Amino acid sequence: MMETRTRFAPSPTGYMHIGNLRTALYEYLIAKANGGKFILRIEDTDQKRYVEGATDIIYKTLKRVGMNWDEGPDIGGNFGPYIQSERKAIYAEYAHKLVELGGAHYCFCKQKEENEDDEEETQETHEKFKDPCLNISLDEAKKRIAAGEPYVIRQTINKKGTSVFHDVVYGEIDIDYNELDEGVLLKTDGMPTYNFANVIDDHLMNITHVVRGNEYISSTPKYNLIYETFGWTPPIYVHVPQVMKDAQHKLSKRNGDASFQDLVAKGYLPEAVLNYIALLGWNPGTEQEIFSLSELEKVFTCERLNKSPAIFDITKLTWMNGCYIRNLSAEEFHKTAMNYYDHLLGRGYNLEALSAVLQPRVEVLNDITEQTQFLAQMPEYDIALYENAKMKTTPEIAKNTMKLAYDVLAGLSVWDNETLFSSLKEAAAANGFKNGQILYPLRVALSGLQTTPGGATEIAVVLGKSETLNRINIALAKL
RNA sequence: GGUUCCAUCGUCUAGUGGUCUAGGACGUGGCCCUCUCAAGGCUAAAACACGAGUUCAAAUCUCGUUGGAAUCACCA
Repeated sequence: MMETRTRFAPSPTGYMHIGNLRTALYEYLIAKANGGKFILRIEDTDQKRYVEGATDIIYKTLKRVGMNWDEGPDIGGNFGPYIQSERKAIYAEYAHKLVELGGAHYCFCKQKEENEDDEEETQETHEKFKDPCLNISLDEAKKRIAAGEPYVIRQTINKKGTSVFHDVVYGEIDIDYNELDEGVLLKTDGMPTYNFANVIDDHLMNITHVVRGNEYISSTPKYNLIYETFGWTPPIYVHVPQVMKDAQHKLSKRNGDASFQDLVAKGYLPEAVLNYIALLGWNPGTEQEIFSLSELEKVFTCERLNKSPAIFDITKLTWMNGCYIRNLSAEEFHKTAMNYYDHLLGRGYNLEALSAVLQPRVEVLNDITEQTQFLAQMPEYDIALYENAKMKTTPEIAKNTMKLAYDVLAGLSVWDNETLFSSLKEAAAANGFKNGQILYPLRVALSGLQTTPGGATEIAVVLGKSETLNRINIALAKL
């Protein structure tokens, strides 16, 4: 049986779009699930859109999520080169060959101008382009080319009837040949368009499965026509639905929608992003939702790909990201967070101080100390802080429990977390209070904050006995 | 506008003629737990776009309607 070969063929235009990444993922999974090869090919035939450094972003992103390619521009392979601009001669050769075979023709028409007038445009686009150059004989065309006249090679669509092709996710698709337009295959500058380079490369690189957005469905018959003229076998098509921002708009950088880089910069783990997008348009058929890349390799099948577009929901990604973060060990979390702050954000944090913050709880105290000492200089405790419906705490209760806390703490001679906590807990129980009713107000009294990195008693330990009692007094005065 | 495609809770989805008073997850509300936040547990509300068929039986098949998307570039 033929080896499965898939390819991810992004154009280096600057960022890694989420939809693109998902396509890459599916390509990768198809290859790996079948013990095949995943190929990276850079489609840089449009020099106008080329963005410096974009290729690097592609490399880095793929590596970061663990999708390693078996052949590509940087590592080579038997079917190179893997950058389309370096294959210019190959396309030219095949384009002229296609003309000889009757699948294309030379065209000397002027490039259609950008139409600024929208209303006029709607009128025009309804009319199909009829190429007058179709009437030029091959000999005459060759003479004009030899004379130095600029030209383009256009696909010739002279087939009648209906094209039928099979798509793994959409099934049979019928499109009338009349609907196809005679698009440019080789541009004036000698570069191929996607429509051509794609076919040539996929064939020459022995690609077995082509995964791409479903916006290509309507032009697939054109590609098949080229395969047919050359006598080649078309690949298996896997058209996937779009990733949407909302019901009307697809996700795009233009609208300011997040790219992979943006998400990572916001603190999303690459693993979580990958996991989330895998489930956008695909599901395993079980109730499992958390998947590592290698787990996906084992369970992925094209048959479970969906037909309808999926809306990218950052809320669910956020939840999933939380799952991943919680699964990190203390060391991993620490390392990840350090990397995030230092390398990613480049904020110049004091790594030692930050390190302390990120260590397990007890070691958090250094930082709390700084925080509370700063706050101590302006303890404008708001009485509203003592209200918290969830813990059933009110200013009245707080007043009582703070008195209680003062008495209990004043009587202690040992000042460590365990002692403080158990003493207060006992006192609360003995007086009919819930733990939270004494500890929550205590936190507020000591820190001036509703939420703190450590518990109330941990703060008290840091503050020391006299400062703790002092602050309880201040709080009591306000209550 | 032509053509192609799509249509289950707000969102991602399960569901391939009976097991569907439609299941799960995120989010949302309530309760519980809790030394705050978070996490966790329980619970609630929430969907088959509409209309005709076919069938003993339809979320599932057919047709139509409506709604949405894509495409119609010397962009990919």
